[in-house]
Amino acid sequence: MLNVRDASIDQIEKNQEVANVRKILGEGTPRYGRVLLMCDQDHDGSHIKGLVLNMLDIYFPEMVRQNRVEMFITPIIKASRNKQVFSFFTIPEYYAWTKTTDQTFHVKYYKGLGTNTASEAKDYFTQLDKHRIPMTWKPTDTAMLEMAFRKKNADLRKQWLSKLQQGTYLDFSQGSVSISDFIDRELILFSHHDNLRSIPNMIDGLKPSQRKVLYSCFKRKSEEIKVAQLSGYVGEMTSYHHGEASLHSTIVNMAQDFVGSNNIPLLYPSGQFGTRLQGGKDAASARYIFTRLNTITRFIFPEVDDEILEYNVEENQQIEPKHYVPIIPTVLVNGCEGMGTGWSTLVPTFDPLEIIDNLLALLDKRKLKEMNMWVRGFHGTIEKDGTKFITRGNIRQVGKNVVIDELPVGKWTDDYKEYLQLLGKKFTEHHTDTSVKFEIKNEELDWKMYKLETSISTTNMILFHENELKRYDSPLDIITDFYHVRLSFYQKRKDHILNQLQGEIKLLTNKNKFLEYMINKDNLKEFASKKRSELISYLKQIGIESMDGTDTEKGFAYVLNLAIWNLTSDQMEKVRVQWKEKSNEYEQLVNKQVTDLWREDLIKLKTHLLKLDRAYVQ
DNA sequence: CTGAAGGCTAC
DNA sequence: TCTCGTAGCCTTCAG
Repeated sequence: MLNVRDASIDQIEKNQEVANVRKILGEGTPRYGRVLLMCDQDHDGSHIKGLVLNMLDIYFPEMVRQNRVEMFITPIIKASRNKQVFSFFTIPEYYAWTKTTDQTFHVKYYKGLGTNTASEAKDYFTQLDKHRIPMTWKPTDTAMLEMAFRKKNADLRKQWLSKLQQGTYLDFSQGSVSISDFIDRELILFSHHDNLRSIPNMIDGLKPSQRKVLYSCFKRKSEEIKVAQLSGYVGEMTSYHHGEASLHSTIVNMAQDFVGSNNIPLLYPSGQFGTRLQGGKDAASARYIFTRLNTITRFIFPEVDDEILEYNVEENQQIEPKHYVPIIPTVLVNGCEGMGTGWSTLVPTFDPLEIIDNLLALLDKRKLKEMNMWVRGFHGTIEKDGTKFITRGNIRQVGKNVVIDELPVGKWTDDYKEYLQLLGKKFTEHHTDTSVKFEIKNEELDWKMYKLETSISTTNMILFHENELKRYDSPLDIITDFYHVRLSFYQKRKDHILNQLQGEIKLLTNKNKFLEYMINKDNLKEFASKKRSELISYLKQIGIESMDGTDTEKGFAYVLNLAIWNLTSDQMEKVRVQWKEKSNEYEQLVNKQVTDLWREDLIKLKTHLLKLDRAYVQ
């Protein structure tokens, strides 16, 4: 649905959807008493509802003002048990209800209108009053609609969103809702969600859909997989509720490696993932192309950290983490772009080696070095100019001709060719899918005319940090915020591993104690004379500890389940060796600074990066 | 000064 | 199956 509030007359006239609705309702004197808006009962549905309301407010204001626009609500959840069915129109109401019953129900989510069967739909229409919610108008609502839908009001929308309270939802129980409540309690949830999905987290630089893809790839490990298949897997593993096509392009985007896309693609592009000829729009369909994790990805997102991340839960299933904690701020490596509501974001790309050096500087308490924008494989120049980076292509005179063999960052070969044709130039082309070369015949070098400059502003670097949107003025501010989070996460990792080692050492100590005790002929005889029911107190008596602190067989299983062949000298030696190894490991780690743990990871990553060819060769 | 376009996850 | 329309924000650039 077009937002008609600020759209050009031309765009409105061309828009078939608006044209049809206006025609159906009958311009001037509407020929229907009411308009009912029946949308999917989800955030995107609320957005569409808002856009239609917005259009009615412009073209049929009397319908809006006479409260003749209504919502047709449908259940979002049905809980059933035998013949009993409870329908819920909002999720909070469903949760409240679950607390009032201890019986188990079969629960079904109605993700779109299409989930409803024909007979369910008929049922809604035969009980219209249960599903009709008139939207009531008052004079101040005009300002609300303008706040929500006028292009120039992004700053008002920022303020509006900042006041969103947790747990907000639109209550239908009064039988009608005011337009202002619709905006403040329903549309706002879409807008908030729009930001959540469009603007990345500062720590891992990922949007939720990208994080779901990465999580699924970590989970799968192994071989290449068809992109279309991977997206099915992502849907299953992370309960991704949106369209497949959207997820396909997210995956393709994460694997693209042409100049001006990712500096470090997290996924490997096997097949045609798009080129700089068309800025990636030339990617093949998801069913023809394959991908897998790139080797470098686990250097940046170490597997040992997986266990200590905080994970999201949906429908009782553990899904992807709230955010990853990579060892470098990946948002600076690959940059990001996104548009939400009230907010958008743009972070340029930087050199991972410079990022690593700056993190090492922080670890050594040295001063940070300013970072220039950096694009892997780019042959032009990049220069900082106040709050922006200027990127320039390459142009030079060769005899009577002008040769262009690099375009500025973000300009694509095919587009530039069109521009040269528009100028009426005679030229020959010598590109590959990774390099650019135009040769313009009988020309004088004219820098301005060839438009080989783009500028990338750094005034809109917005990222989520600790559940709030935050504006960053410099990549160094991002590095600094990141540093504190990652440092305390190394402490968390250290504590976690020490804790695990302690458990393993305790187990080996007790195993060893038990074996040494049993190797004595009399002790073994005494043990064999016991009844099963006496074993646990006997074990405690000879100083063997329970592993889970309880006096159950489970707590002592680690000795009770020892097979007889463990009572041999070589097996006992094995336990001693293991104990020694684990104890050494513990000693080493306990004496290590967390800063050194981080340094080691950074050096490993740096070594791996230096092994790769930096000048764009696959 | 205004309007259009590009980028990206969603419909 | 593929193409094309829409939102949303910010910046740049053309007219």
